Amino acid sequence: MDLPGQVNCETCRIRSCAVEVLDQQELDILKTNCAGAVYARNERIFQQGSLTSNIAYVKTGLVKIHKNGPSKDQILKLVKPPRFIGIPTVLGDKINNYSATALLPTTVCFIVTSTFKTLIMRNGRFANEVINSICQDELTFYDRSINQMQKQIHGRLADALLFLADEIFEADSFDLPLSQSDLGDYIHATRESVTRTLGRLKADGLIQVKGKNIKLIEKDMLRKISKLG
Amino acid sequence: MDLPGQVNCETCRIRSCAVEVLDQQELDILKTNCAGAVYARNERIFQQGSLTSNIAYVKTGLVKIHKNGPSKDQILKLVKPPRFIGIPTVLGDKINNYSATALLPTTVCFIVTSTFKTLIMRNGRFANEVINSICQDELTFYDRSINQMQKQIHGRLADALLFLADEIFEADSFDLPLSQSDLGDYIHATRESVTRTLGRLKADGLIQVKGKNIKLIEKDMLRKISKLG
DNA sequence: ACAAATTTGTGATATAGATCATAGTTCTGC
DNA sequence: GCAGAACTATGATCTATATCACAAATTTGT
Repeated sequence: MDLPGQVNCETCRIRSCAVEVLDQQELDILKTNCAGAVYARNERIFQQGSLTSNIAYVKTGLVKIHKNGPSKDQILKLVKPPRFIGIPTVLGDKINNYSATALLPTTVCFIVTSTFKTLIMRNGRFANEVINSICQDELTFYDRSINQMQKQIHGRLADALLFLADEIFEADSFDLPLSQSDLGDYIHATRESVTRTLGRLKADGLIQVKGKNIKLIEKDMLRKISKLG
Repeated sequence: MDLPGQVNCETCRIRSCAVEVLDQQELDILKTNCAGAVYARNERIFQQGSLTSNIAYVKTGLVKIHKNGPSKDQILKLVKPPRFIGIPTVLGDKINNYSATALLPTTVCFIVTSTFKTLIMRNGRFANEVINSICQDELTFYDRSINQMQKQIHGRLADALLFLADEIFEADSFDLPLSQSDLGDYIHATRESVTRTLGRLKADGLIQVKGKNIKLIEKDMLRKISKLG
């Protein structure tokens, strides 16, 4: 973890919708209670179970949110910047309920929780934007959750590939930022099943695989697979 | 749906933490933009896909939140009052993303969305309480989601029974408020598997079943099953 | 540049739980 | 109080995907 340390929220070009509505005085409060950090691929940003007094704002890169389950670690979601993560720690206990790990080189700003709370209390529009953002996450997670439960592995993998292409990379060809084992934790499948299913999609000509690089060839067909489960 | 209509938030004895922090003027705003309703068992409170301009506050009873998936309806969560439901509709589209149905006779207050937003904007403590509540839900749902994915059916059913006993009814003997088919939608299993698994728990003497009534006999054993999946 | 570690590929086998089929039971409205 | 609907019970079979076991390929540290 590299520390650029002091940041300037006034001139920051990757500000969240929420921060956009702050006034000069509030920006000053934020600026003096905010520190930047840079993470390399596979570096842990925060760890489930550890104490924290910060909320993280992912500015660039890609982050996985993951959590220990009864039998293994599971990737709850992939977070594309810009996005706050760890807001639930505004709650009483201040213990991280899940872990966050960089999947690509990632820049993060940490905001002191009490400052975040102060801004919510002071500025209703800020609070409103924060609520919107959390609610958006909630709905997305409900959808993902139902898809994970009801689709079988082909559909889940197609979902993941389409998500990476459309939402994360905005390109039909990209380098997989996760190992196949991670991908398994994300779509709830074993590593072997991921390998096999990827192989199947490749054999059927729906995707091209060259090392880490994946190219979606037949997106319509992938969408159909995603729909039918 | 029966309509007691006009309610009085000032004297309401089932107020949320959030409403507790409102001042007199704000309570007046709330009161004039709030209507009560009573629902019978299995009555729909709101329907996925329908337009809405209200947020619901469940005062008494029990509610299931459910949503259409690719292959079937799924119960996302059971909501024990007092609790807001449908806050995500504060977002732009104003279309319900999921359905809510009463499982027991249930009383609900509807708050006009714009009023809710006004209160968030005006009163930082209100906003803060709302955020706390949403975050709490989020964390609970993450846990449930991981448990659903990683445990097998005995563990999931044990979870559900312990949840009903400990969280909902606060008693080891209770009448199941869901059919076995619903219970299947809740723990992601078929109705047949629920029947069989309940039968197994009964045969093993961990629970007693008399019609709709369930009595947990060996809670420690159930907890062990829940843990081991 | 090389050894060690991690990641990927693939077959053989096992299994939890779905699906299908058929009945018995308990509600519910008229 | 009866008929039709909804719910519960249980057996037989099927299947998607996990597990296990190994091998090959790729990445990483020194």
